[in-house]
Amino acid sequence: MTKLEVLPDRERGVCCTVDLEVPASRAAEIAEVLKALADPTRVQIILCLREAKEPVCVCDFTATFDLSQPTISHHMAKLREAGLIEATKQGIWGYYRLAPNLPARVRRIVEALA
Amino acid sequence: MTKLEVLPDRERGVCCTVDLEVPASRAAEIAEVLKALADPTRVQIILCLREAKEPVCVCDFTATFDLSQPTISHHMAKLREAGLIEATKQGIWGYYRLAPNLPARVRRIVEALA
DNA sequence: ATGACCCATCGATGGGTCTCGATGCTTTGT
DNA sequence: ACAAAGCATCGAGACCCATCGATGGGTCAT
Repeated sequence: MTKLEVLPDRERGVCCTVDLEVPASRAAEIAEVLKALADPTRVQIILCLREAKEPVCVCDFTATFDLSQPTISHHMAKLREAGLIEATKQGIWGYYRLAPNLPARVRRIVEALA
Repeated sequence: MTKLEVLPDRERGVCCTVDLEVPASRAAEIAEVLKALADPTRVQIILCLREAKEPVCVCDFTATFDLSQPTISHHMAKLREAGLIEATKQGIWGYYRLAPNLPARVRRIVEALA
């Protein structure tokens, strides 16, 4: 006896109708943003930049968190590579600000954290 | 010459005033939720459950995604341990739904993904 | 030019994550 | 009682991540 003959209503995938709300490609994009944000230090950084009216110097983050300078630089790079923040340089200082033209979907995620 | 005498305005942490918007403990909580969501498959699952009016059977997710049954179970456990979804059993089937009483902050994050 | 500072990058390390096959438990129908 | 189905858990393998010390490039004051 095959499975279908004996248990027609117990075959895999017929319990409910699963409607995927977003295609896999977009889900991957969303997941990339979430991965960039899924760290306690980066959450604090992004929320700080969200409130800041002026770009914030990296040295202040290095002084604020109990982490080494390379680690802070690593977190900044993660957020930068995800397109969430932008860097500028003035003399020896590096400044970061929230990316001004974030896609609406990404901005909604950032706003939801506050 | 000490650093302060020569370069009073270049000491670490005096470029800007960094105001941390959330304490470390809350940032860690937010990061935990984001980690649970920071996977393409789990993004699709959570958005599917967000739209579903009825709990969705695990077997349908197993049939929908190109992943093994243990992997789907692993993703469900991740979302469950983060408090994002709840499980019920009816006979041999397992059903999941979005947790009904999500904290407002967590719910805002989920809504922001759609 | 030299020294001091800021910051990014590199290399290494310990811990976490995704995925799978194998296994075991529970429930159901015979 | 037995076989089959759904699902969780376990163990393993490959991969990714957070963190650090060390290093190097760039900028400024002397």
